[in-house]
Amino acid sequence: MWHTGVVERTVFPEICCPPGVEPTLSEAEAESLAAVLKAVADPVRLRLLNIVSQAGEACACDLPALLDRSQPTVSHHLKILVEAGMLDREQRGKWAWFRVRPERLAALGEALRPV
Amino acid sequence: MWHTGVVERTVFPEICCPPGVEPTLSEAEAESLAAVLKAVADPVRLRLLNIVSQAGEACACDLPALLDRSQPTVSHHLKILVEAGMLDREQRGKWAWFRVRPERLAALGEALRPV
DNA sequence: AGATCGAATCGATAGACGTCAATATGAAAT
DNA sequence: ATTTCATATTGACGTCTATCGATTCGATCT
Repeated sequence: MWHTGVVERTVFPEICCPPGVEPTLSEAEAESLAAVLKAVADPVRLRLLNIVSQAGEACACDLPALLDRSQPTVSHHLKILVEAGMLDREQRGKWAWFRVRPERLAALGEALRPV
Repeated sequence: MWHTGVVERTVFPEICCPPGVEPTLSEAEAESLAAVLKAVADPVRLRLLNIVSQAGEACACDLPALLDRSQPTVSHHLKILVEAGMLDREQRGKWAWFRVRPERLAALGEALRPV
C-alpha cells in the first residue's frame, strides 16, 4: 500500500488566514492623525472652516449669527480648530480674526491617501 | 471756517466687519461630511483601514490580535466602517472578509479640498 | 438533528463631547 | 480709573462613544 501515514483531509483544510501583512501605520501615528481628524469631524467646525476659507479671513463677531450657535459655543469650536493647527488667530483691537492654514488642510487630505 | 457739519471721528471708525461672504457648504452637506469623517477619526479604525488596505483583504478573525482589542470591539468598529462605506464585507464560509473602497477614501480627501 | 466555531448583538460602564447661561478676562475709549 | 464691549473660561447637563463580558446568530461539518 503506497502513501501510508499521510493525513486525509475531508474536503478542504479550511485555511484561515493567508495574509500576514505588517501595518504601515503605527499606533502613535494613528492616534495623532485621529486627533486632527476629530477636530475637523464636526458639522459646525466644517462650516466654520468653509466660511473662513471663503472669506479669506473672518471676525469672530460674525460667526455666532452665521452658525446659529451661542458665542461660547463658537469660541469653543474656534479653540479646537486653532489647537489642531487648522486656523490661525490674530487679535486686532478688541476683535479676533481667523484665517485657515491651507497647507494643514492639504496635509490632512494627503495623510488619508496612504492609510 | 470751511467744512462745517462734517462729523469728526476721533481716530478710526472701528468698523466691523467687512466680508459678508456666503458659505459654499450647506448645513446638510456639513452634517453628512462630518459623519463620514467621524467614522474615520478613530485610531483603531484608522489602523483597521491601514491593515486591510495593505493586505488587500483581511479576515476578521485576525484583527482582534493585530489591534489588541476584543472581538466585540473589533466587530463594532468594522460595522461603523462598513456603514460609512469605507469597507466592503464578504462572507466566505464561516469567515468574514473585508476590503477597503479606495474611491471612497479618495473622495474623502477630495471633499476636504474645497471646504 | 446536533455539535462546533466565527462573528454579531446585547447590556453595562466609564469617559468624552456639544451646548449654553453665567462669569471672567482683556483691550480700547472716555 | 472707569466704562464698554468682544472674546474666553467655567460649570453644568444631556448625549454620544469605546470598551468588554455574556449571549445569540449563522454557517459548516459530523
